[in-house]
Amino acid sequence: MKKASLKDIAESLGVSKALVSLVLNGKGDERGINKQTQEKVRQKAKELNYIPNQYARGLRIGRTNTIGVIVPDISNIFYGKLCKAIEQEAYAKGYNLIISNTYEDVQKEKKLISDLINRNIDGLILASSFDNKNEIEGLREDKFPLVLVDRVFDDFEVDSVSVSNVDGAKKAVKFLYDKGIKRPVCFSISPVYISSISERIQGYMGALKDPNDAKLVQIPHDNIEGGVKTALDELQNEEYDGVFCVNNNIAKALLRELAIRGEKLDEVKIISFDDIEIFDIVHPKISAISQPIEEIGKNAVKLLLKRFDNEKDHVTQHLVLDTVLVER
Amino acid sequence: MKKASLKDIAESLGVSKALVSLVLNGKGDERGINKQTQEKVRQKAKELNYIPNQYARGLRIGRTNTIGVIVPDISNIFYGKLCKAIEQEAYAKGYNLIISNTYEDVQKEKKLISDLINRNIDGLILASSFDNKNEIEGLREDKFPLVLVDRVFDDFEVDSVSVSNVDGAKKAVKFLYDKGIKRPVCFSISPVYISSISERIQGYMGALKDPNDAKLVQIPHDNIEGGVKTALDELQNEEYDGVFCVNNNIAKALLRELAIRGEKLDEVKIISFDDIEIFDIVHPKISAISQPIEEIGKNAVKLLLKRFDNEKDHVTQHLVLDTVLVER
DNA sequence: ATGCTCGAAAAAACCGTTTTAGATCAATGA
DNA sequence: TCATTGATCTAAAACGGTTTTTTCGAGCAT
Repeated sequence: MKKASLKDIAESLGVSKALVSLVLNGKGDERGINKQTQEKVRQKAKELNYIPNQYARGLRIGRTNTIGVIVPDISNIFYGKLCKAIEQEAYAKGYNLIISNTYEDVQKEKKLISDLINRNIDGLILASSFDNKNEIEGLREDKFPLVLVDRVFDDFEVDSVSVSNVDGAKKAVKFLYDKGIKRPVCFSISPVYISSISERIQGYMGALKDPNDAKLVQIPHDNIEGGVKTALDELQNEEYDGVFCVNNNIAKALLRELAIRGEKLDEVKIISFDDIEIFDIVHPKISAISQPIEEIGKNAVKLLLKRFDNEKDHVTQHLVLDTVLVER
Repeated sequence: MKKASLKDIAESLGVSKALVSLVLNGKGDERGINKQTQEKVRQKAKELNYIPNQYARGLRIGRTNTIGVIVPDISNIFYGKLCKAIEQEAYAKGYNLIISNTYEDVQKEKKLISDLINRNIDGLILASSFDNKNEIEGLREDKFPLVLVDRVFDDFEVDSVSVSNVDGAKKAVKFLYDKGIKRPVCFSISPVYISSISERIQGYMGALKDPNDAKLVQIPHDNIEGGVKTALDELQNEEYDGVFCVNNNIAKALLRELAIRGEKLDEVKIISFDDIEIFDIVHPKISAISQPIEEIGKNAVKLLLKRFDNEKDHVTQHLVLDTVLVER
């Protein structure tokens, strides 16, 4: 059972490929094609189980109803949920997704971008690991439909959806102070040039009562467990009673390490960026700065589609969503 | 800066498209094309930043170096990790992925399969939500390269990679008994026709000392939180001292609900299929039947590639990996 | 000079669609 | 009678590659 093509339908009906194409694309009426002929075509298409070849179609019309999505790591629950939200919105609008991970590898990200583009994706949603906008400056110049999510670049005229990280981090630190914490530490993740991270650090710094109190720990993204261990060793003799974790992975690792050591479990207050399901069932409970993940994803798709519809005079938008403090 | 095509390179060098194509595909020597000409072509291709159009290529040769992946829900950590493993192996072998979610929606799964296939994917890795093999019988008949993962069908001659669910569940129940548990309950998830779930239930049943003791709770997959609440209400007056959760989502929900109620936290022993990071930092700690997710993913890709290389006399394989008991 | 072979490159066909520019033919109106 | 119109439908080009077939000379033997 070979796949049927337009030609197969056309020949078996004694009409032209063009007619079949028009009918199946719903342009039959518009082009004044006989109703009965139209019906026959549709009938035969169903009978032969015709599925249009998207590659031929894509080649011809240059659009493919496919959106590329590049994130650092789909197995990180935040990006997992983000992709889910993106996928739902995209699917509802008739678009397919090609999802890829960079694992923060800049070279891989470069390759993925060009791979996806020569696959004729119609647009790209990108949570970039680049440390600057130069790598994607070309896309902007070419006016390639692009939406940055989660991670953005300053002074870069490309649609983006992000959250108010500085503000969220400030809320977190303020929360710690409100709970009587005297010396809040920040567990950050490297690389710090990622906008969402640097903004959170900035928020932490800005909210400190005394900037000299700043205690900032850098955990490498590719060895979080080890990094947390080292950090805790180094903090052994320091006084601290509160921790602000810049993301859920850090918080999870911190929690595990504290549990293993049996240390500080009741003395330290922890708050993390990203609220994840388990934070209220662990000990100590972890408060969180919750991001509206669904909104981020859906809006990213909406922005992209708006851009498609409005190629000419599209005005660049930067959508910044607010976070919510979840106290525990 | 429009994208450069073969034709652009050919014209600017005064040679034919065919020559350029051959050279860039590394067939220059084989076809006896002048070394210098070859060098000029490569030079110019780089200069014009030439990227071949995959749709034209795919249309002509019928292969696209793209693998489709369909899972129930990428934001479920198990499938997130599975996709990550698949992606790493695939990427290393030069393949791209198109990942889609079904959310257990059978209609959506049908549509996705045909969508992906007419996108000319070279093969499909599928964690199916179908309740029987009929829906994909057609793929088998057409000898479409397909690998089932996680969820398989009986008596179905298609490559598959799964774990020994019955055995794993038995290990879990045995573990509970070993810990002195008298009345183990099984928290299962609907729909139960999913092979991995039904096998785990089967394992639970088979390992019970007294089959009359069987206590099986069905939680609907689309309302786990609510389902767990209802279940706990119903179990209010029952005696039980151990729980076997058929997957990590159920375990997480159970844990949360117990924590909210402040009930049973110290009296009940919980073991779950799927080991996830948080199980050792929650209270009570949750033991687990750990699945070799990476192996599942990598082997699925390997099987598919083997099939590509060996289209003619490929022997169908069913790979069943063992689980590991993680005691806590 | 004629016919052959051989190396190198060009030309053409092809993949399956979409779309443009006509073609065909019957009915209409002046 | 003949251009016009309208309703249907078609031929062919185009998209950008890959692959098969041809062409073109040069070199060589007869």
